[in-house]
Formats: sequence, C-alpha cells, structure tokens
Amino acid sequence: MDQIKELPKTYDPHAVEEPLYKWWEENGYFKPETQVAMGQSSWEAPTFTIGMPPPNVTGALHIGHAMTATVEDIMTRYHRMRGDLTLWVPGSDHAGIATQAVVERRLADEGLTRHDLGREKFVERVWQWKEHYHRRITDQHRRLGVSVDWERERFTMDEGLSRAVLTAFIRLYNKGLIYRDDYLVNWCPRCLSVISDLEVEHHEEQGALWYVRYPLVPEGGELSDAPWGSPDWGKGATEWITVATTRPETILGDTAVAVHPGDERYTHLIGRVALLPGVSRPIPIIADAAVEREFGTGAVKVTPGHDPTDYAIGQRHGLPIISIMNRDATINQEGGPYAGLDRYEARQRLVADLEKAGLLVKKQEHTLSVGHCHRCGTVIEPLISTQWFVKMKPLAEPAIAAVRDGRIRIVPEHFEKIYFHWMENVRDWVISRQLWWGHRIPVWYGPDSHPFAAFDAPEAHEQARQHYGHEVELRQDEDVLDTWFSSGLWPFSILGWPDDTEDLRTFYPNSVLETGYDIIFFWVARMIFMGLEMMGDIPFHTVYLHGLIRDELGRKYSKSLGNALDPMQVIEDVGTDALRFTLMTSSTPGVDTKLSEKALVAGRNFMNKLWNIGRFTLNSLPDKIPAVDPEQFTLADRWILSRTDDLTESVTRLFEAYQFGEAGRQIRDFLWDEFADWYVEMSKIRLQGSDAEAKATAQAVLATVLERALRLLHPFAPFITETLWQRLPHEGATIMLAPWPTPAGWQDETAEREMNLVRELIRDIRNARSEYNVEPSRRIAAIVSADAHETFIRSQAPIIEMLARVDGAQFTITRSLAEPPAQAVSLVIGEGILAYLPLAGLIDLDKERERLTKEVADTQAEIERTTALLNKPGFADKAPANVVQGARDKLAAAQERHQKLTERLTSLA
RNA sequence: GGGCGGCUAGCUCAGUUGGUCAGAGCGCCUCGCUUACACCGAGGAGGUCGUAGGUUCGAGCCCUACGUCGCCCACCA
Repeated sequence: MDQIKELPKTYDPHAVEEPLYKWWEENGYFKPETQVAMGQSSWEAPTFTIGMPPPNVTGALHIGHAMTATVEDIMTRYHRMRGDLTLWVPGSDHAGIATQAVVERRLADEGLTRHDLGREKFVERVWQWKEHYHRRITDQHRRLGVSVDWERERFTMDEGLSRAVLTAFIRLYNKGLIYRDDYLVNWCPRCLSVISDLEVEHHEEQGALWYVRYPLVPEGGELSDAPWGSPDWGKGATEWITVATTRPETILGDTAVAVHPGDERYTHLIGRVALLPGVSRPIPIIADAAVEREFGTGAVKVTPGHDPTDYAIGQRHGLPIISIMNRDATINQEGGPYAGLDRYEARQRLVADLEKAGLLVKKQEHTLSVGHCHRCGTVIEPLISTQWFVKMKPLAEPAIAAVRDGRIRIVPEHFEKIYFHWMENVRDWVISRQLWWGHRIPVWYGPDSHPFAAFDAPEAHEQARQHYGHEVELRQDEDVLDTWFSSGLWPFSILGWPDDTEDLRTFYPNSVLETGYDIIFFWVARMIFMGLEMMGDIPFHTVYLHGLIRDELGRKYSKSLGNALDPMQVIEDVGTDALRFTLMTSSTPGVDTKLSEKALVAGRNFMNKLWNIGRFTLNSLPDKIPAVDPEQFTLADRWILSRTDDLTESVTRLFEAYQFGEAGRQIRDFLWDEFADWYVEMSKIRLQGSDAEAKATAQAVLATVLERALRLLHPFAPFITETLWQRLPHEGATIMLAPWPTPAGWQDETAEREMNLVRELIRDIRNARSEYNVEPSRRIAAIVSADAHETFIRSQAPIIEMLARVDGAQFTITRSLAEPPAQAVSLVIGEGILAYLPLAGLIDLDKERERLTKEVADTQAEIERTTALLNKPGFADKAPANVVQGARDKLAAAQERHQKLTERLTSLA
C-alpha cells in the first residue's frame, strides 16, 4: 500500500481514504474467498452474511444510507476479524414507481410524457437513468468504506433476479396464493397506478363536513321526475333524511343510506327509499352496525365505489357499486351533469347546486385524515379496479411463528410487537402496478381472458395449446409487479436462487438484516414470509433496526424540506471515519438520532487525537522493537495493559449485544482519557531517559496497546486505523484480516488500584495548585505520608514529579510523619495517604481551614449515608456479598479519611 | 381509537442484565503555545434523571397512573 512517510501534524482523511479503499478492493479483502486463501477463515467456519438493503436508483445516497452502511460495515468487519466466513452483498433496487416518477418528471421538463415515447423507448430511458445513478451510488458507497463483495453485486432487475421474480410469482400462483380480482384499491390519479396500503400516507387536514338532506319517496307514492337543477326536483317530498359527508362529490356514487340498526331515530325509515340528488337515483335506506350513531346525523351515505367502509357495507347488503370517476379522478358519465369535471371542481359545483336546491343543511369545519401517494403526494382516490393480489393469511402465519418462537430475533425487541400487530392484521397485498418500469407480470391471456402464468411467451403458448386444444393469440398482462415483490426475495435471490448455488448453500440463511425501522413492513416482513415460503427457512437470524437520522430540529432529512444533509459533503468536511464514528456513538439502536454539526466536529477531533497518538507512538519507536521482559513492566505498564484487557472484554461483549455506540464510546474514552492523557504522558519519562531497557519496555507497551486498540476501533474507523496499523509493528497484510483481540491475561487488579491512587494524588496536587494559583511552570515541594503504600508511591515518584510538577529535590515520601508542616495545603488521598504541599508564601491558613472543614463535612455525610445503608434492615443479608463488602470498604475508607482530615484540621486550629 | 418511543447538566445526547450511574461532547469560567495533538493540555462551575404513586434492602433503570413532544397503525362518513 501507499506509504506516507511523514505523518502530517493534522490528520488529513482525504489523503488516505480513497487510495486505501482501492487497495483493499483490489486485493480482494472484502471477499470470503480471500479469507480462505489467506488462511484467515475456512469454508467450514461459521458464516456471517448480510444482504445490503439495496438503495433506490433514484438519485444520490442520503445520510440514512450512511447510517445503514456504517452499522453493517461495523458488523461485517467485526465478524471478518473474528475469522467468520464473511459475506456482505451489495446491490441496488429498481424502485419501480419511484424511479419511473423521477424519469417522468425529467421528461416533463422536456415537455414530454412517457406516452409520447412509448413503453419500449421509455423503459430504455429509465435504464439510462439507472446506469448513471447506479454508478453514483456505488461510488458513494465506496467512499463510505463499505467492505462489500462488489463482484457479487446485484440489481433487482438483472437477469438472475428477474428469474427469481418469475419463479416466485409462478410458484405462488400455482399454489393459489396469487389471484386477480376487482377490489376497491388505493389509486393514485397522478401516477395512474394502484398503490398498496403501505404506500398511502395519511395526513390530518382541515376539511369540512357537509350536511345534506335527501328527500324520501313517499310510501306508496312518487316524487316529481323533474330533472336535477329544475326547481321541481324532488317535489312532493314531505320527509327527508340528512347525511353528513366530507366528500360531497361522492354523492353521485351513493347506492344507499345507512343507519345503525338500533338507532330509534331512524328505525321507521329503514326500508324506505330516498332520491339521490345530482343523479336522481332511488336508493334504499338500510341498517348496518358499522354506522356510528354519534357521528354527524347518525345517517351515512353509502358509496361502495369510493370508500372502503362503504365498500364493506355494500358487500354485506349486496349494493351495486358505481364508480363515478375516471382514472385521472375526473367524473365519468355516471356523474351525469358533472361528467368531465375534476373531482374537486365537481365537489364545488355539486355543493352549490345542493344549496340552490335547499338540500344543504349546514357545513361545519372538520379535520380529517386524508390519504396521499407516498411518492408524489397526490390525494389518493379509492377506486374499484382489477388487480393482482397475494393472499396473505397463509404466508403470514409461519412468518409470525418464526419471530414468536425466536428463530428470528428483532433488535431492539419492542419492534416485535409492531411486527406482530401488522402481520396479524395484514390484508392481501396488491402486487400489480400500472407502470412500465419493473418486472412485467408473467401472465398471458387467451381470447376469453383465461390467464396462463409462465416464464415466457413460448411456455404460455404451450399452456394455451393444451388448454384450448389449438394455437391462439395471447396477450401479456400490461402491468408490472410492486417493487417490493423483488426486494422481498433479496436474502436468497442475491445468492443465486432459484438455482442451487454454492453461495446459496453456504450463506443462507443470512445472519443479520439491518435497516431502518421505517421499512419493517415494506421490506422486512415480506422477506420473512418470502424466505419461509420459497426457501423453507428463515431468511436471517437477527433483524437489527437502527433509528432514523434527523436534523437538529428533529425533522427527517429530505430534499423537499431543504434540509438534506449530503453524506458526501460531510465526508469532505470531516472525513469518513469521523462521520461513521459520530453516527454510531451518538445513537442508540432503534431510536432516532439528531445529528449535529457539533457532534461531527467532535468526531473529527477524536480522529485527529488518534492520529497524534499514532504519531507520537511511531516517532518514539526504534526501527525494530526489541524483545521485552515482562519483569521490567512498571506499574504504569501493568495498569495500561490491564485496562487494555478490560476494554477488549467489554467491547467484545458490547459487539455481541449490538451495542455498537457504547463500544465506540468506550474505545474513545480509553484512548483519549487513559492512554493519551496518562499512559503516553507517563511513558515520556522512560522514553527520554537513559535507561535503554526501560525505554524499550515503554516502547513495546506503547506499540502493543495502540495496536490492539486500533484493531478494536477498526470496524468504526477503518481508514485511520489501517493507516496507523500499517506503520506499527504488526502481523499480517491488513488490519481488516487481523484477528479480533482477546484478553491476553493482563488483567491486574492491584495495578489498577495502585495506579488509581497515583492518579488521584496527581489530580489532587494539580487541583491544589490551581486553587492556590501556582504558576504552571513552578515546581513545588511535596511531602507524602503514604502509610502502607510507601513503597509503590516511592516507585512512582518520577511520574508524580512530572505530572504534578513537583520538585524532585523537595519531594519527600515517608511511611509516616511525626510532625506535619503547618504552613501547607494538606490532601487526603484514597485509603489514607496524606500529602502536604508547603506552598511557601501562598498558604492562607483561614482558607485552608475552610477547605478542610468542608471536606470533613462531605466525608461525614458519606459516612452517614453508608452507615445508614449498612444498617438498613435486610440490606446485609439480601444484597449480594460483593455489594455489601463494597459498602463496608467504602465506609472504612471514609472513616479513615475523616479521621485524617479531622487530625489535620485540629493541628491547624 | 389503539400502540410505540423520547422526556437525564444551558444545548445535543450516552447510561447494556436495578446496587461507585449521576456521565460525555459542545458551551461557560480559571489557567497554560511543557519538543504527539490548540481539531490540544490542566483545573472548575452546572442536574431533586417530566410528575405522582408503587415494588425492592436498594430504581434514570421494574410496575401503575398522569403530563408533554414525536412516530406508527386504524374503514367514524
């Protein structure tokens, strides 16, 4: 790999990231084959597999993709380092309606529609679009550092996946799980296609509730047959029934008025006939329990052709279904005088006419939930139409069971409830779309519309020949499949299904499915039932759902809001590693994250800190690190090595629990607060000293600890860790394939405890210096009465001298002190170590007494608290032994401290 | 109408199985260019962990209500 000889003072991510990625990719380090070839894993090893959620080829990656890529890359790099046979498959999604919509918008700029081009030319145009944006997306993913196997990359409309789609469709069709039917579907009048329930977004909107009265046909009599609009319309009526509606234009499609069967206000009207305004249709008054008595007037107009509730009522009562709208939401000939008008214009006109006819009782403000097309925002129109559906009940049941019995685990767990709720109430899935971009439905119709599902036209003809006994003309269904039909096959289609491939046998089921929680129904649920149905096995063991990234105001990032955060710009600003690290450490699984500029800068600063830790270490190392005798380890060495083991254990545990954010934070805190601020500082004494052996030991420990920490950090920050690792003594070609660290037997409780006392002593001296405004450059005298700790404190004298700026010539360390200096600041550290700082000329005895008095009070409070805890009934026998012991130790320490402080205070008095 | 999530220092957020968990970053205050780093170092101020109950020897962490913000689902026209 490329070597930058001199490490610049400030980390420059751009100098390393792109060349490094190229080097990894060219060496095949992302491929499981390489792991095996290098002996780092084997075909028999446990596998780790992720199918990357295929981004849409509609544009550029957004910050959510960066989150997805980061989390998945972290898991992938971790498992790869552990020696699991690791495969992460990238790909992209043709995104049917979304992509068609953006290309149509582009065409519109040229003043064209897709119909001007025709199906073939249009689809060609979309393919061009796809090529362009596909390249852009994959380039962007590379910049994010994803360790995916590019040679296994897939696209939902490539040859293999298209064959998978056909296979799945035909299999479901032959099992009777796919059917074609007329149904009231969500229709987008802009996209001119049906969309699924999931693709409808409901928004609360301010609307109105119109109260309209319909004249009743007199019993045994008749009403005037004057046409609508004439003053005599409905003449002869003596009774009316008033209904309330939010959509008056649908009056034109009413086929009944319904009341609640138990509603006494209307019992006498059930069975009567009302005359429908606008189109003068006689409609019955019926009783149905779905009617809310309290809402409106308690009488509801029934429009089975344009409202789901009404459709259900209509089904129950055998009402005719009248569709009053064309596919573009204009009124058709069923709308009589209103035919040809747009739905909203028809509404206005009809309301005006109703008012003129004296039928509008009142209009009141009303908020209602209006469905919009997920893609284009157009208000959805429920319309009767013929569509293809997947029967969900038989597919949902095993999919529910797989999560219920734990074969699939969802992280965080609370999403399981959401999954169950949806799956248990799932309705049949409309899979046909009236689009041109997508997998065309593999069904051909004979002259009598008999359907034949087949892989291709010849096969359909063969079926038709057998069915009819002779050759017939066939025409293929014009529609394409919902884009999620193909992505639902993703975990196995990317591995070669329907063929029985080596990859499929090795890497199915996948290990983890990682994505944002917003597509749990769209995608996750569908992969689960498709996997179970097609493969007879779960598609993955674990579903990990990350939160959504939001801006500082908590809004989703989106182009239309104008707050889009371009991950490529962020990378320009702070580098990929900083972006990744920040995304992970400022988030927690399943919870939305507000990503702030400040946090990104902090991430960048950490990378720079690490860079400089690396520079320091590298500059301190000789060309060849000599073998080191562990006998030569100082307290500092044993402490940092012990902490390294602690960290390794903790980080590994957190990785296994999917707690990546916490793991990242612990690595950062270790590197910054312990390694850099303490160990590196302490090591300088030996590095700059004349004892060659001591120097070598410090060098070895520095290199060892940093090398391990880099491996732990590598999944988060692949670029900087590889760059530094390559320059440190290491084994292997790349950190990517270096073993994941395991504790090395360095844990040393004594070293940690002793080092903590030294650190506390140093901190207290620094604190005192600061309080007494001692100039930083001035070295001060100190006397330490260390009691039983004398020996090791003495051994740490050089460190204390350097870090607390104590003058070596005036530094006394004794076991005990007969006569402490009066003119001195006194400090009580940990288990009874006393330090005196005779700050000549600076000591203010009043101030010192005041300080000590406060400390005595604090300690007294702690003693009381701990005593109370220990004396609490039940504590000593119910709490675990270590907790009780901990409290006793704490009490003993506080008591000793209290005693020392009091003695000192007395002697000053 | 159901369900879910957030509510922890001025701001943005961590806090894994209930027992050193009251934390970090930024901001603020005092110092400091000590030959890795000013994208830095040292010290400091700052919170009754939304409210009220409860379980427990012990609760940001579990239970029950409530408040508040947000999200998801749902055929009150």
